[in-house]
Amino acid sequence: MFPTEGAANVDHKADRSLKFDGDDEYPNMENDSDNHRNKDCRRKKLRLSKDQSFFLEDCFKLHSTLSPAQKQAIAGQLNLKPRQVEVWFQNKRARTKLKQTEVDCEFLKKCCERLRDENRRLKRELVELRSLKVGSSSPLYMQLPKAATLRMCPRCEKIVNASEGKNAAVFDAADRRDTKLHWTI
DNA sequence: CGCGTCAACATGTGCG
DNA sequence: CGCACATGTTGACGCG
Repeated sequence: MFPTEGAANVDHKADRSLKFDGDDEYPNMENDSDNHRNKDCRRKKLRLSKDQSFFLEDCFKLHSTLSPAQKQAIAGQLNLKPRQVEVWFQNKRARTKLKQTEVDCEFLKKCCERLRDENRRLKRELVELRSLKVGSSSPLYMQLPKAATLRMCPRCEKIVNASEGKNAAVFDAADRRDTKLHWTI
């Protein structure tokens, strides 16, 4: 059910770096909410031991959310309150999501940069072609079509002409199916 | 449960 | 070296 049971069954009190000031209520912090509302006795912070942290990380890799039974089991294993385990998982989910958002943001910035470069290159190309048109009375010259509207899927980096009926429709459908991972630029 | 926030604690940095 | 201060990390809480 959980990673190597027993691995976290260590004397985490010995490893704890928190200065307890002789507070017997740690690590369980009974009445903590009362304490932290009382300005004379502000909440103190538990530091999980390395073993506790590793164990929780391993559990998180297996399940990012917990059933009540799982929560209870982990809490028992680590000598923590179920509420502490629950809070740890809530924070972990939020911070993992935040990191992923940052990664996605960086990726989109790079995509944007590439598209900007490509746009600049195409504009230069267009200017060159137009200058050829002006300087030429050649009968071989053909009217240039209007620039296509291109869209790119950032994951597979496939570029599709959005104005082309069939491909565009397929791409849009894929977009709608998998909006979490397939972005539309 | 996700999110925003607080607050304790850790770590880095600059200064005398 | 050690102190003050800034910044980062993370456990905890309250609200919607």
